[in-house]
Amino acid sequence: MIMEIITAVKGFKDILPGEAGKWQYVEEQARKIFTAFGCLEIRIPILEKTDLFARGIGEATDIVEKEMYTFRDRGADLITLRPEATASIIRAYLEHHLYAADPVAKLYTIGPMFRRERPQKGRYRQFHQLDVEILGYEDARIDAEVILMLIHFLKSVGLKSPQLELNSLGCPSCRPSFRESILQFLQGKEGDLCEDCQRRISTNPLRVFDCKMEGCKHIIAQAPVIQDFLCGGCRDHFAEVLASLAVFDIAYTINPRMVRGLDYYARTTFEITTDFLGAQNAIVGGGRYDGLIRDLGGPDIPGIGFAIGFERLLAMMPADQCDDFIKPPALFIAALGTEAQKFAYQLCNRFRMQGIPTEMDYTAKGLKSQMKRADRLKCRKVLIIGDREIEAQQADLRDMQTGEQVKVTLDNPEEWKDRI
RNA sequence: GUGGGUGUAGCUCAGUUGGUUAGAGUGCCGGGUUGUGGCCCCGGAGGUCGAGGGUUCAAAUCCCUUCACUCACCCCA
Repeated sequence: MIMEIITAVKGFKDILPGEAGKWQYVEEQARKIFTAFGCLEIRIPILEKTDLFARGIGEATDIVEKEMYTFRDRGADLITLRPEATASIIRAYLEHHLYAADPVAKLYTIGPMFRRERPQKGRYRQFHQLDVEILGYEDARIDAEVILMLIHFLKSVGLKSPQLELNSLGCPSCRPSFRESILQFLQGKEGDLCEDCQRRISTNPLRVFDCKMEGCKHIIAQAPVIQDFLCGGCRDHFAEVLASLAVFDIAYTINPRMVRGLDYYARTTFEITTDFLGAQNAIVGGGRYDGLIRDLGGPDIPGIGFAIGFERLLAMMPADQCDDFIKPPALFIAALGTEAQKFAYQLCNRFRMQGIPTEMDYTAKGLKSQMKRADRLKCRKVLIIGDREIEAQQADLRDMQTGEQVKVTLDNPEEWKDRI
């Protein structure tokens, strides 16, 4: 009987050793930079109660409506594989009363998210995000600071020209009047809108701005823009964000038609896109969510954050940034014969315990094939031991780049281990 | 959820109007070098041609069904 190999679930990808080094590099870079900006790591569960996302992200969003992995936990609560990190971070912040000791919390997390969409380039059902959330500051300088950190990070991993788009979505005191005027504007034009947008009029009219259908884009081009409806507070706030960005010469374009797919955003929102990546061109999305913590049952504390699409970021990193993440072993021990193998086995593991990455071959093959393996592993040096060498307590240490060989003593490896 | 494209060796791909034993490059194993990698030369292993059905004397090739992958719509990071 032929056994069929079990494959991974659709949209779920393996990160193979060849690419894992790249992941580690980007993660390290992120930790370094986020830490310098005062962020602390938080690790949160992958499963949450479904209500958290329904309340946090918004019932009418696509994510909640049709993309979540939701199931019943053995007949108990409805639980969901997290589709994003913000709601979970705020849940943890509230659950552990982090705001009691200090309302300000600057947090980051790195991990997998899950959305059941049709996979394509730059879009997987399990994907990873680098997520930063700054809670407790309303100051517009924080908005700019977050963006500064983000762009600094993106450039540090080799991203050539991140394009920053900005908008302000207003707040609960000014958005209703904007919403009203949009509804008025769309009145009578329903017939010219696509099916989805007709539905959006009743669910979330702002999302019509996001539509990519030519007909809808044409109509929306003449629609009123949020900027004209911002209240004094929001207008000042946005102006100060721009002024603070100017301090660091951060280039941006204001996109008054940019709205976001999650309901909780207010005031500053931003997106970073690139044209390298096909249709899925957004690598970062973020913004301010001043009402969210309260909506989730907490005190009225403001917040701002962003999420970077890890896979998309990696896909855009220049090739020369992606090489050489695999560190080859420093030493290969080629051992011929029983005695030499015995000796090699000991020495190999002794070196490893001293932190020297060392490899050997256990199949008793000829020297030629062991050399070949050493070469394939890209080892810098090879120690060649046979019965002759055991007898003489001296072996050849070969430099694989220059081909030079020197005699080293076997009874005292400490003498030459620094030369590996 | 809706469209398009592609499935042949581990990988990248050829394969003519249907025709005999399905190929190349690369990788892997071995040899040329009795104990020295890379370059070169020689040899070897490796394929139910995605799966199922149909047409035919004959199917990788034509038809149908199905599955997988992929790109795009949509949505978003």
